[in-house]
Amino acid sequence: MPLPDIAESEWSIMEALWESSPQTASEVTKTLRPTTNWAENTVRTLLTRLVEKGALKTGENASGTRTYLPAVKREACVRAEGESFMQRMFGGAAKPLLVHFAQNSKLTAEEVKELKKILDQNLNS
Amino acid sequence: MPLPDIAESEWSIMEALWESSPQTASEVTKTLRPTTNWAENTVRTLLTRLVEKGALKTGENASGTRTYLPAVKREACVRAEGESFMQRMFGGAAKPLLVHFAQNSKLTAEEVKELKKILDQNLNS
DNA sequence: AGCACATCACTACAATTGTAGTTGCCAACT
DNA sequence: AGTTGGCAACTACAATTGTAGTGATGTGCT
Repeated sequence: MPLPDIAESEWSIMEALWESSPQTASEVTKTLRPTTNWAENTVRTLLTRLVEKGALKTGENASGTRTYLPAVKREACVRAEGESFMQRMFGGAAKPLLVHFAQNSKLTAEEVKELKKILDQNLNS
Repeated sequence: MPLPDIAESEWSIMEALWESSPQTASEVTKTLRPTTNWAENTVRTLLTRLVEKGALKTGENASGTRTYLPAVKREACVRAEGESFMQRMFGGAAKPLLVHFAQNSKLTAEEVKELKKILDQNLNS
């Protein structure tokens, strides 16, 4: 089963649930309210679609209200999206992608140090 | 005028024209045929939409047939898409993005060396 | 003159996405 | 018992995307 295809606003929902789950629909709504200001029905629609897509599962809490929780791992989704992005923008090659972001971002000396270490680890693996 | 929003299949068209322009609709179709196998009308639709979006401009060739050429720079589009991707997947932070791709890609020693150099340049700028 | 072909402009149409509204049901409060 | 409020199910609806088809027009070839 290939990973479900998660649209942009659906990502906000997933992030909320990867961050903390299970949550009921109204909990998710409250969690996202500050950033998105979505109506509760909007959140419910997105939750339902994500369940249909197989990205979320449902359960019940103590009071019998339905809860939602991730059915796929965040890291796997990030990898898949990353692959597809790299494909579209850089023909699938990692180096030009890394060059692009290395050049277009401001990084602290500390971060640069860490990244270099990770690049080295990449080699010995 | 913010950069036009270029959909996935539209990217194929743009790539063809960034690669070589101007081209007529049928030239673009032939250019992409091997990879996409799109009907000429499909290509024409995409070309028209991209012109409406302001991503392409039109001209004429010697025989009076319409030609298409980019109205926006590839690098600018890549930057914009990259920004938005980084936002969605990594909350807008460059380091975790770089970590992710540094860890999930196979790189040659040579590439790692180049990347480290670029990271250093990033700092002195 | 008539036909074949390329080009263009329009139209088509289902799936996905963003963003809700409406209705029905059940349980608790007054 | 009637009303209020949460939850769930279903419906809505325009914009965007993917993928063409149809019809009109011009232009050269026979």
